[in-house]
Amino acid sequence: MADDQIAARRQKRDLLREQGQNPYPDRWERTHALDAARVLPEGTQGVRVAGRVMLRRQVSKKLVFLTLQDRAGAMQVSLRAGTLPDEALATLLRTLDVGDFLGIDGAVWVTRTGEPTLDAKDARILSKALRPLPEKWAGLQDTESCYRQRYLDLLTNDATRERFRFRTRFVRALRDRLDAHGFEEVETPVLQTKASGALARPFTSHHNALDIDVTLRIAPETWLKRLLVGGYERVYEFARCFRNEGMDPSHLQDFTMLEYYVAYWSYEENMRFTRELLQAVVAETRGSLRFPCVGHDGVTREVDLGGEWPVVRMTDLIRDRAGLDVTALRDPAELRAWCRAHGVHDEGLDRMAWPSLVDLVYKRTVRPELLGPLFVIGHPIELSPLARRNDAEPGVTDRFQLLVNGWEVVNAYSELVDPDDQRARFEEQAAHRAGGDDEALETEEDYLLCMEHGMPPASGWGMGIDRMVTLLTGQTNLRDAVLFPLMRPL
RNA sequence: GGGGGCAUAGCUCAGUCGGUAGAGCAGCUGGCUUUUAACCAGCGGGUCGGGGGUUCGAGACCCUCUGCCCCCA
Repeated sequence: MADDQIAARRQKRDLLREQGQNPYPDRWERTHALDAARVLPEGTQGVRVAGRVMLRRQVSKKLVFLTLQDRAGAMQVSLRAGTLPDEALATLLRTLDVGDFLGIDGAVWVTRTGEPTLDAKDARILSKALRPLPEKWAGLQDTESCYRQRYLDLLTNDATRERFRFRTRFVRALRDRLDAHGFEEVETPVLQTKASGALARPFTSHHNALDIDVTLRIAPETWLKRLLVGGYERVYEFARCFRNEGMDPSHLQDFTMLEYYVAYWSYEENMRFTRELLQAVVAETRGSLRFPCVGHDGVTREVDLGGEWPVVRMTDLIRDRAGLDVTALRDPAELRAWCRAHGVHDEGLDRMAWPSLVDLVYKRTVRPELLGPLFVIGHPIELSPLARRNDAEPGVTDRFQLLVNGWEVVNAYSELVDPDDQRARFEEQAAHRAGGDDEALETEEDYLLCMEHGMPPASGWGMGIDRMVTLLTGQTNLRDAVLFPLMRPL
């Protein structure tokens, strides 16, 4: 039983105490990380390292090799009679387990097999682990355990460690590049009285001190645009957002979106910047603009972010890929009939107006097939209540989405800054809401008030960080890009 | 909401036709001063996810519940 192993380790901990050693001392002074210690010249003295014992090879009572691991790397350590005082060696032999944190003070030598090794003159257990680690070769494999006990996944699976390091680098590179372009990073509220900025169902809670109901934000959009009114010209936020909707490999309820807004830009300038930004950041963090992605059909294809990215109208995509000219099928009933005939089903099909039907057809039949990178433009205005109306074609918005491997990773547009048009759009949304669509936007009087004071022409942008990281690390589930995904309690 | 798959020792996994529960790692005991997943000898460790059923007999077959993964809505 596990209890046997835990009991054995507790006994070893107690033995340490009996020997006058604290199994949980308060500090250990290090001179080197393990990767640095590993390349020191043979004979270097006074090298102090610390790490977790990952492997133990006990050759005899007089010689033990350990593999120590820290954040940066790993190194072999030797505990030898003759170097380590006899009493210290004896105590370690009786109390040290794989999984314990160990501090070493020693000298570098190279073994017969050429392995750089730190020979311990002093070795202290820095934290006694009471439970065994997962199997040393295979690591933690069970999907559920990897999510519930990510620390063990990180500890035993190099790929997991590297994936989350990539996420950190990716976020940092985005931040650095935006900063270099004169953007200012801000933070806006997560708790708000009305969910806004996207068509989505929010989480709700109650604010006790004010005794009001609040929602968790579904997007930071209207807050960041208020800042444009307040004089900011280039602003961004890494925003944790929450949408109380269905969970699947490409949708989490708690996710991270990067949004930015730039005054005086149109969506077309934004599109150019998007490509330059992502090409630079991906090249920097991943080394290559080409990477494999597993499609919705399970087939692996190579995505290439290099060069120009095609710009295609949504209606053209539907015409070319689904063989349906929606612009010639303006009657919702006819469009619904087409959907039924082509296996496109949805609970709300009968209530959907033309724009929603177009969106449904696009999402079901076209989008999963788009390898990308590809900019999709020409979204119906009814689906974009915060986006600027196209001057030449009032039925569509100045909007683009970036598609990669069938996933929408960026959504952007020229911002709607005309307060009267914005009010009309809110009213249209209110009608949808009255008709039972609880994803429709709520009218935000405060936002209208703000806009009436004058909002500059601008273009904004939102990117799913989790989605990009998932794609760039060859994963197929957003949970593999999130350290601690929400799990149902056991 | 519907369908499919998975759940066996702390971990990684076998378990054939329904007939006494298996291996490796980890643990314990012993050996070995140059190992690299160290090795050698021995020992201990199981409510086979929970519950119910069929059967002389269930890890396996049936029902149900729980958790996880995937597909569809």
